[in-house]
This record gives sequence, structure tokens and C-alpha cells, in this order.
Amino acid sequence: MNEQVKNIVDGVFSISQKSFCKIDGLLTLETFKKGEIFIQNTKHNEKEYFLLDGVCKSYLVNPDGDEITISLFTENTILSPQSIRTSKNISNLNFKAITDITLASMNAEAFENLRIVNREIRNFGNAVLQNELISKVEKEIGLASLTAKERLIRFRRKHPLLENRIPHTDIASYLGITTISLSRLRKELSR
Amino acid sequence: MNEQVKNIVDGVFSISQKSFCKIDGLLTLETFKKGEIFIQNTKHNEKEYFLLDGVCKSYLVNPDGDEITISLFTENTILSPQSIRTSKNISNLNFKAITDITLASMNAEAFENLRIVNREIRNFGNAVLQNELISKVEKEIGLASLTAKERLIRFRRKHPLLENRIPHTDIASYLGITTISLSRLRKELSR
DNA sequence: GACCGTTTTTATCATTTGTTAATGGAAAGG
DNA sequence: CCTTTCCATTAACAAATGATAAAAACGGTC
Repeated sequence: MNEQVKNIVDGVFSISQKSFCKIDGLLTLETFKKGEIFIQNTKHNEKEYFLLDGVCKSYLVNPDGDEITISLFTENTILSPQSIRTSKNISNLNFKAITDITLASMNAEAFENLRIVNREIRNFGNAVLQNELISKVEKEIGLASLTAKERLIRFRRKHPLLENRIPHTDIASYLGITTISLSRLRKELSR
Repeated sequence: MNEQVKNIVDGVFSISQKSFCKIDGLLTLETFKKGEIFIQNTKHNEKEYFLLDGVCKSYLVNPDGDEITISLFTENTILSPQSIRTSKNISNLNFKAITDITLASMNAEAFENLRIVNREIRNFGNAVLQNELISKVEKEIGLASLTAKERLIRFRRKHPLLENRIPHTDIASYLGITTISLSRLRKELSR
């Protein structure tokens, strides 16, 4: 049994050993090198993912060719559910490894079937969806009503140390500012 | 049978007459006057809603007491699913009628049970969730990477005429700007 | 350790957006 | 019908953020 995944699941919504075994049976380990794109916009994808090690991001490319960071994920978290990042199993987003990463993945449809027959797993799945929305709403409120400085302060509170692990371009884009502004704010806050 | 709700449902994910009848059996009509808060943050709520007439918004109140508009809803749309705007049936958001409104509501748990046993209804439910996320991601990208002027232009494309139906305070907050900025942009764009 | 390409910082200037305050107009309620 | 309140606009100024360019720091490689 994958203890690490069990801990991630329980962190969201605690389920019984027995229920977890059904999930465990679906898991496969995958690794990607820094810089690899493992989910590609407009391409097929039918998996759910647990991030066991490393950092990755979801992003979109705007007309100017810039990568807009939507979300950042660190170890021991769950990537956005397949049902909401795909349409007919075609991805609406890109996901890229920012450091070397290790994922546990499983087939989304098989998981969906577990949700249907198992109440605990269904509750777990709903909790994941809900967390996804909550974090989106939080981010939205931040972008709509906080200054860039306040957003950076919150970001640091939520992701301590991440500023030292990944390129500032990814963080700046996540915060909705330029790297130049980020640099200015870093300096200002360090005084 | 409520034809209007059937049309709203089919607009998201077409389902059979037979499946819709199960939903139809759960529906109740509700009306609220302009200004009424019909879902309150930290209060109990266990309903799903179809907006049949009027305009309403979801919002949060920041520490300064300002209402931050999260989403705007117009007639013939579905309000954000209960599962993602509540935790243990306690609401995380406020919803307020901006004009007089008419809603068709149903018990969320009863609907959840329909999702479990009926494949079409489950697909419909998933499509609703997905649309919710897509619109959130779109909004997020807008706030993170577009100027206020571009956001207003997109807003007008998505919600024509709404600027003439509801207070600009609600729209400005939705766009993440002040009403003064909105007024400036309106003037600039009208030239 | 020197070199290359990339990332981060710094500086300057332009632009956008916010703040405060004043005005006029529209809607709501007595 | 009048008053009161709220809302939208405008102006003047301040603050925040973006654009461009150049310098410095960093990381990987041979």
C-alpha cells in the first residue's frame, strides 16, 4: 500500500483502509524531468494525479506566447481533478514539471466508478473538488482586491520557501505581475 | 414539466425527457426582491438553483466592509453547484438578488442521489462543475494578464446590456477595479 | 576556472489605476 | 411633490505597475 498517497488522501478527507485499498489498486508511479510537459492543452488525458515529490505548475499560453501560471503544486498535494481540467478527455490546460517530479497517477474513469459505488470515496472526491474551487475563489479575490504586495505576502505564507526553489517568472505570472515588479517588491519587503 | 428549466439543462448537457422528469419532480419556485440576500455566508444552505429571471451575484465582504463580486448570473443559467460553494452545507459565499429574481430550486442531496443512479444526470452534473471551473479559470487569467480595459471589453462581449441593468459598483468589483476607473474606461471606449 | 546563456536586479520613464473630493442626476420613500 | 439617499461622472493628484534597457548574478558545461 502506498502510505504517502494514503496520507495525502486523509489530509483532504479521511477514509477507511478498506476504501483506500480500492484507490491503491489503481495507482501507477510516474516521474518527469524538470521542464517536461506531462499534460498538454488540446491533447488527450484521462488520469488523476497525486504529486509525491517536486514542484509543477498548470498554465496557459497567451497570444503573445507567454506562459500564464494558473496554479502551483508542491509535494503531497493532489493536482486539479481530471473532470474539471478536460472536456471530453481533452485537456484545457498544460502541466509542466518545474523541478524533477514524482507522481502517482490513476485512470480517471476507474476512479469515477469507485466514487459511484463507494460513499467514502465519493465524499473524498467532492472534498477535492471543493478545495479546488475554494482555492480558485481565494486567488480570484486576491487578484481582484489586493495589491501585488499583499498578494506576494499571502503567497509566501501559503508557499514558504518556494521562491527559492522555482524561477521567479513562474511566480510573477501566478501573482499577475511582471518579474520586474516582483523583484521590486522582494527588495521592498526585505527592508 | 418546467420547460424553461429543461432548456437550461439541455443547454449544458442534453438529457432525455425521462431523466429530466426526475429533476423536475424536485423543483420548487422561489422569488426574491431586489437587494435580498438569499444565500448567506456561514449560514446553512442545501439547495441547487436555476435562475429563471433577473440578475444576481455571488460575493464576499472584505475587512473594509466592501462587497467583492465573485460572479454575476443572468436569467437562464445555473448558479454555482452547492457542493463547491458550501462546506458541510454551510455556505462560503453570499448571494444577493440585484434585480427582482425568480429561481427554481431543488434539494442538493436529492439531486446528488439522482446523479449516483442516473448516468445522464451524472454527466449533466459533471458538465456543470466543469463549466464552473472553466469560467473561474477564464476570469483568473483575465485578472492576471489583461488590463482593466481589456477585461471590460470581454465583459461586455459576455454580458451585453448588463451594464445598463445593474449598478456599476457590482460590475467594477467583478472586474477588480474601482467605479471611478470603470467610469473612465467607459468614457474612453465610447469615443 | 572560464565561458555561455539565462535569470534577477536595477534604473528611468511612461502608463495605468487608486484616492479624495466635488457635482449632478436618478431612484426610493415619505 | 419634496427630501433623502445612492450612484455615476469628473478633476487633480498620488501611488502602483508596466516597458525598455542595461548591468549583475547565477547555473551549467566543457
